[in-house]
Amino acid sequence: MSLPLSTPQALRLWHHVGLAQVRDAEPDLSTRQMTILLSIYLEAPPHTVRALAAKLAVSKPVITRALDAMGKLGLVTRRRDGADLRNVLIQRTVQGSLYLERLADLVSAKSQEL
Amino acid sequence: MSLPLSTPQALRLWHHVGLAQVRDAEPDLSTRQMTILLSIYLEAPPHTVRALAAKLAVSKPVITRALDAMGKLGLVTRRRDGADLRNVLIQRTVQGSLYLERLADLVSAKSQEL
DNA sequence: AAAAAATGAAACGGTTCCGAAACAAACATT
DNA sequence: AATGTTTGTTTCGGAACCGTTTCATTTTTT
Repeated sequence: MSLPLSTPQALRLWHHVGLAQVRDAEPDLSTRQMTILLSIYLEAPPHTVRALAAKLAVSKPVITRALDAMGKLGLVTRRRDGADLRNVLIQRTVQGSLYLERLADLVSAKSQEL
Repeated sequence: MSLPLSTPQALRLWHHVGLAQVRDAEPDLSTRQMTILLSIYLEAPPHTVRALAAKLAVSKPVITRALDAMGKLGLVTRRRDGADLRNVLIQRTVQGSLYLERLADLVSAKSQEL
């Protein structure tokens, strides 16, 4: 993808994807939750609460609660770190991969229609 | 924009934009609110509550409350329709235009870095 | 071994959002 | 004019989220 998107193209892309998400009534993740989920899936492990909080510039409880919510949806899992029992390692799930893959397909498809 | 985005490219784009939004601690619009805002700015007027509710496949109160919230932020305005006083016409504002322009710039900029 | 620091989670109060139902006002129909 | 429809808003109880503070556990430091 070498070409930059024009202003109306970028907005139209956002609009199309948003429309699809709203209409499908999926488990609508907040911007924060979605960003956390993407961090977990796009960047190399290990992922800890503290590191995520620092990267997003939010408090730790924000991460904890987002993980609670997404864990309930099966999008992530938590496991204690054997090396340092204070740490919690956040792990990916099959369901989470599928969720993001569907999002990516949506973006890809709509980007071609512009 | 002729090239389609690959799956990881699409996700990285979403991630970058989400990160910027979360970190800037802007008035964080929900997916619904953002989609409504984009509908108002991208499609031809007039915009009514009923039409927006139908387009997004949500109930009318959802639209009303989103307009309340975004009106408080100065992103949209409401005016009664002179021809049919039952209707409420949703109108754009300078502030709303600037808000979306900034979003579009964000998307455009990040799309070039991929 | 004792004190300090770090990590993640829980508690608390306040705000916002939701879906469904009830509502007021304006128009249409008869 | 009276009834029924349409439009947008408000209300209600319940759920989710937020920021801050406090807590329990584990590790590090002294």
